[in-house]
Amino acid sequence: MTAGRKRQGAPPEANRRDELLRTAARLFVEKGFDATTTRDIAEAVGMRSGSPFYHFRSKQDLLKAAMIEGLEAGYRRLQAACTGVGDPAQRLRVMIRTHLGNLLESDCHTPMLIYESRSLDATARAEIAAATDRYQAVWQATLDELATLGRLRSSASPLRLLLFGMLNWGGQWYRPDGRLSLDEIAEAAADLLLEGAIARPAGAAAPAGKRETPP
Amino acid sequence: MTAGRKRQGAPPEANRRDELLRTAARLFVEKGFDATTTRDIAEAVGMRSGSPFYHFRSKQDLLKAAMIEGLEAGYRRLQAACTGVGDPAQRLRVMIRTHLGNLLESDCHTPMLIYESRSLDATARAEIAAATDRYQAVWQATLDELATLGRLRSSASPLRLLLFGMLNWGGQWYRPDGRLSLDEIAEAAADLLLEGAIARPAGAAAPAGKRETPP
DNA sequence: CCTACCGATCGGTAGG
DNA sequence: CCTACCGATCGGTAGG
Repeated sequence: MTAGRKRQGAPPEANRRDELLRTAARLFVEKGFDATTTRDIAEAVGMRSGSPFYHFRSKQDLLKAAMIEGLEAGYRRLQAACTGVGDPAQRLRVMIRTHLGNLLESDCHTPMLIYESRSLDATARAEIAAATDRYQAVWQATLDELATLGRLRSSASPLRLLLFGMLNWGGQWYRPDGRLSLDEIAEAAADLLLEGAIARPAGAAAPAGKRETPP
Repeated sequence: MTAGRKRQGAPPEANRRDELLRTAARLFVEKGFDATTTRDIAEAVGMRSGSPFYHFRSKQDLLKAAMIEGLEAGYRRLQAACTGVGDPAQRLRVMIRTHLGNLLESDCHTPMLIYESRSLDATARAEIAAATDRYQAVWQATLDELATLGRLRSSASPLRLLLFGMLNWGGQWYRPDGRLSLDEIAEAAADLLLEGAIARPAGAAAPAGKRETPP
């Protein structure tokens, strides 16, 4: 080798492939899978219209790869953020903030792509489902831990699904230049789960019973 | 008139137009706007491929009309359900259940269509935004009322957005034949908001402080 | 990774 | 609302 510009073991095409993947993910999120043409993707990375098919067999294949690699990157970030956080409540807060980062901060916003799964065939959809199940399992474990410690009313799946709803819906309204920061959203969501949305001023009784008539 | 089959004031084409609208909404939700062809819609109502354009100027126009009429129907259902429910907490419960109905029970699942707004031009998007704002205002009013009565920690917009997230995400996972009924989901979401997700067994202190080290 | 290209499909229209 | 049709675009491929 004369000018040692490529590291050993890094195939020369890996960079372009990664670039395609990241660009495709971004465009799929922005415009949707069907509204994004393979020509859009090629142009965005400076290729000709036929060239993406040198790296990927089909447009569906591009979507599948983008989703899987994005989900795995998010999974690694989640694991890394959890490491060493012993208190499950504090860990849940960290996980919520990390998930919002995966959703809204990373350059490809992978969790928002899950919506496009319907464009894939059953086989590919099953692979996606396996990757998201692994991601969900980390959450369920921490929720279970909190429930065991008596710090959650229940760890049944409705709670986890409602939590993911709260967070993922952010993709519909969050703007980086908006009023709320990701830290603030994360705090609001964690507070809602861990402390409840009610103010319990001093020594209030159960808030359930209906009053006869308000004064 | 020999057989008085059409009521006065109901244009003969209204039924077909409505059928197109409902069918289009259903297909748009199922497959997405871009993946649904105008031929799909025509075939589903037993028309030829060019005929939908007799009722609607363009495919976008069909989407816009489906969204607006669906949102207004949902708005009417919401108002009707609220009427006469004086206690704001009970009213919120009713609203949550009604919204889940709009989302998952009605035959066109309009709230899920909002996701397809990006396929519309700016003018149409503004009309949709106006309709959803009206829908949201009803919620904000009840949340404000609860906050004023000291039964919510805050009625700031994060709470409303988190609430809609919880509910709307149901479109991603709810199945009519699944384990959870809409009543159960509605109850879980309302409990989370109105009572919090934490069990506060007897006289527990603030759950915030971090323990030194767990035993 | 490019050039050149194909078959299929799609939104939409004219004219009745 | 149908028939017949058009122009444009799109995913994908052959061959280098």
